Amino acid sequence: MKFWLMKSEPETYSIQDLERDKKTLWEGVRNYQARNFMKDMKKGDQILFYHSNAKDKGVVGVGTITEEAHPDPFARNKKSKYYDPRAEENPSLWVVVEVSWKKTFPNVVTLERMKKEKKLQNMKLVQRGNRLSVFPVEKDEFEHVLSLSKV
DNA sequence: GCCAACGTTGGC
DNA sequence: GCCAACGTTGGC
Repeated sequence: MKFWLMKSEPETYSIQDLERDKKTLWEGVRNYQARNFMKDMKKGDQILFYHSNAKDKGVVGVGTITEEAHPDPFARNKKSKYYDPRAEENPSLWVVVEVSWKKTFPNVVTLERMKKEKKLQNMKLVQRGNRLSVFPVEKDEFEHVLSLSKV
């Protein structure tokens, strides 16, 4: 089992939305590096759900991968803002995974807090200027964030 | 709202 | 294939 972090702006789609929906297709990723990570995801992998561009930015809960990568239908929908004409020829140019809700933390594990944690210094998240919306985290980093959510 | 970081695009 | 211009992300 692998561990990942996925970012979402809460105004677009929040952990509360996921808790209500129970599962969602993670569409609209248009960055090759993030896409490649999504293609590596397997059923049962765990994700840290991160709220970016928010007042309380940080990890807000946990999700589980319940469907592996398949073509992003929005990439071939001309009316979608995620439309990409290149996907007509190459449907798996952009992909989605299905993420199911597992847990919403009672308290946000804030970015500020994580930056102070020695154990998280190698995490991509705390590195300056990281704009990647999907990336792997180590098992011990994942577990450390979980432990921070309990205090 | 600003702006640094950085990925992408397109002219050459 | 280089690189300047541009657009987007996301912290502050």
